[in-house]
Amino acid sequence: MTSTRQTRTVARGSAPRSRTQALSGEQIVAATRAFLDEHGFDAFSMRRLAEHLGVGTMTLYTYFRDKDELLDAVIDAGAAELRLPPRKGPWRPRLEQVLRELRRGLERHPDIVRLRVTRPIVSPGALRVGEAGLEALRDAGLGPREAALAWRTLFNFTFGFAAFTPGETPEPERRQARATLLALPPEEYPEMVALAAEGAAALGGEEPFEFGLALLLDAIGALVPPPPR
Amino acid sequence: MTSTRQTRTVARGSAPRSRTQALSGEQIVAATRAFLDEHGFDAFSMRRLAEHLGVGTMTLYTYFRDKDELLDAVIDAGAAELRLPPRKGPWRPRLEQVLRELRRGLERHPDIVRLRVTRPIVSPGALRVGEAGLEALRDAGLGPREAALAWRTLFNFTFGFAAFTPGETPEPERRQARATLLALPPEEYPEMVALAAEGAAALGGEEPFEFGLALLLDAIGALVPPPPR
DNA sequence: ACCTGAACACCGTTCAAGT
DNA sequence: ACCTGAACACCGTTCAAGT
Repeated sequence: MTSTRQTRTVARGSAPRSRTQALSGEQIVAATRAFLDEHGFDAFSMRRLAEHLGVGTMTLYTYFRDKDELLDAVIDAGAAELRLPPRKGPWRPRLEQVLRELRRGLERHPDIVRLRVTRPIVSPGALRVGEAGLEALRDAGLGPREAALAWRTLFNFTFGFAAFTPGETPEPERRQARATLLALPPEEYPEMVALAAEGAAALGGEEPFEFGLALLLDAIGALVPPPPR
Repeated sequence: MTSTRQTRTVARGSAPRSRTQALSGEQIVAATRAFLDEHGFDAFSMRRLAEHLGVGTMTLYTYFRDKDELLDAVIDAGAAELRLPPRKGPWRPRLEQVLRELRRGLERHPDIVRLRVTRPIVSPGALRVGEAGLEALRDAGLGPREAALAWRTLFNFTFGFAAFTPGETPEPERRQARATLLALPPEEYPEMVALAAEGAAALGGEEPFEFGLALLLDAIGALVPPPPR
């Protein structure tokens, strides 16, 4: 966090940097995260980031091969900050913590989720999350293969949630969507219309995520073999 | 499908179009889908599509306000093609069909999933999918609120799966990822390393999706109140 | 090694103009 | 209404050059 504040300063003004070393990869990553938080992904570009940092665009390429590599580093930095549980204690609260933290991290940069979707993420920071999840599942008593399958299910659910839940839909769009649903022919879309009528489709906040998480953990609990005794 | 073939012809060559009407929105949508299937999302641009169609770039803007509107139409067309079950019969196989179809549709255009993630999708074609899913859940005996929550869980899982499962990772990258995992310090990443060692992380094909789907449907089945008698 | 401006090969979209 | 080329305000990245 010190590094974040430092870079914020660099990013904001035209403070004279030390003559020995103008920049560092970490500073660029921190500035990128600050930029994304402030202006959103659509506003982000290498040129704008460089301007923000008060350096020439091509300077960034001294530290990162290309834009993708920079974004990978941003993701890794975000993942490294998640507070993961140690390998002890009952599996279920541990798994809950891992997935809530993962979701929290993803929600901080929802725009990034959108783009970094295709390539596999194998940076050390990101792998910590998978490790913590797998450990909890193994400690629950699942075999390696079952644990891997269960982790992918949990991971995809959480990622899907972060990516496809419109976090802060502006009110006008929300009204519009609701009006669209209510205007549907009820013969063809009976359940959609019924849902819209009672406003249940607009369920927000933590509840939908927690509902799905509990559903999955219940199901995983049912897979666990009873303790031998 | 007739319209698809028609448009393919237009898209491919420089066949002289009728003088009365050069193009239609449907033709543009079909050409976009063909283009995406053939060249992928990264290669797609309004300019290239226009070139492909043999028209000026700005002609496309007669039919669609902007690129987003065109992509929305592409998604709607894809959703409209899914084969959804009628509202009869036992809920579980119906739900399985809805979600398998949804996944199939998303996998046809994996690149699109990536981009169209933020805005809510409320086109008629897309709503059919939600309607079919909700109907099955309601018929299973869930209340409207529970059904809505369960649907979102299933939907996010499936979307997450389509978006974050590297479908056809090229072999060299796959090897690379595996090597990275195996090179991790086993004290810090014991489960990751163990998984990589037995190749379980690379599980592909239908199994991971089916595993998660079964897990979720089991859990939903457990929510269903026993039939009153 | 670190930093740079100019140039290249692109974008989506606005505009003014044509039929 | 449908179609268009030119122009505008951008991109990411290569290159050749500077320190």
